[in-house]
Amino acid sequence: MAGQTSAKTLRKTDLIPIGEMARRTGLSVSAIRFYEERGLVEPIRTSGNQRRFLRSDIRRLSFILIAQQLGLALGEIENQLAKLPMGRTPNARDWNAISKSIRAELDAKIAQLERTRDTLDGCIGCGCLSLKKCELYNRGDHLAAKGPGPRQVLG
Amino acid sequence: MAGQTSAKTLRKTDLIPIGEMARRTGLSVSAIRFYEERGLVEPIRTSGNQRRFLRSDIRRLSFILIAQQLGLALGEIENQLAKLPMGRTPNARDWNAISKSIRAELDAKIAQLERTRDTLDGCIGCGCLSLKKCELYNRGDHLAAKGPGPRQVLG
DNA sequence: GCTTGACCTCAACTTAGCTTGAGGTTGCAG
DNA sequence: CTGCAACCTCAAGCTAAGTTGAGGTCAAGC
Repeated sequence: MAGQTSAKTLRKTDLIPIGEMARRTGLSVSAIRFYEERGLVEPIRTSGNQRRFLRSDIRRLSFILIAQQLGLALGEIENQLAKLPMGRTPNARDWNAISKSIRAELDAKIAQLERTRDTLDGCIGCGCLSLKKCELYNRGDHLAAKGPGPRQVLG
Repeated sequence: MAGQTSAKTLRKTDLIPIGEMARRTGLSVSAIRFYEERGLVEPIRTSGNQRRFLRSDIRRLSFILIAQQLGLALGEIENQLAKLPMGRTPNARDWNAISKSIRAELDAKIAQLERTRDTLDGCIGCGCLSLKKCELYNRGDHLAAKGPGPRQVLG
């Protein structure tokens, strides 16, 4: 059992330096270091203090990139990744759960933008171009009595 | 003609100090000063160097607030406002033109999010949960040959 | 004519998400 | 065993969109 090339043994090709990680994920080296600082990955170190990443970290980092493209903030991504085990390639169940939660956020953002667009449309189309009754446009005047409450103009 | 209270004469009630502007627009005093720095409004000054805004500036500032709620960056708003004359209340034609351009930006953002959502849906629903062929998820590996080009994972 | 709240400037700080640079070390190929 | 690309840390800088604070001035009511 000891010293055998078991499934768990680390081979040298499984320890990936940061430059190769950058190439394989499309992230910059500095971004990867930054993510480590944020606790999103935890590479091991060589005796000379250089980072070595596991193959599963490619997935973690790719996930970060994808989730950002999906519009999630790093903080949210941090929460999602917290559900995944370090050093293990996340499985279908993990991904499925996360996807659902991302999908919900996307839906919410789309709905918000659509509401906004409808408000704008109402304003353009409703005759308010007189600039006398346009809700959107005249809100400033109506605010006069309400004190300086910050930004709750729309929705 | 001289000294008469003509339509162009400034009355004292037409010169609004910054605090009242804040109250009437819902912006903070510091934000209004900041917008002046950015060139979005150009208040006149009293002999004692205090700002005095014109009534038309209420519209300009309200517009900023609204456009931000609509998701425009200050830079974009700056561009829109550059089309409006300083010191004149923007008219229906102005507003109409700007609204259309905002509407287009909203549409684009919504479309982008919808594309993103569809990609995600495709990924969840298409059997890619095997994690072997999921385009979204495995992109990192495929990137291996392409050099460290920054963030163009999704569309 | 004084008090006091509103106003002024300027500099520094904030959050997010990194990048850039200086100055120094590692590790692998030849 | 040497050369040099790739790596390291730490500090500072960047953009956006302001906020906060210090220290000082203005203006309007009593």
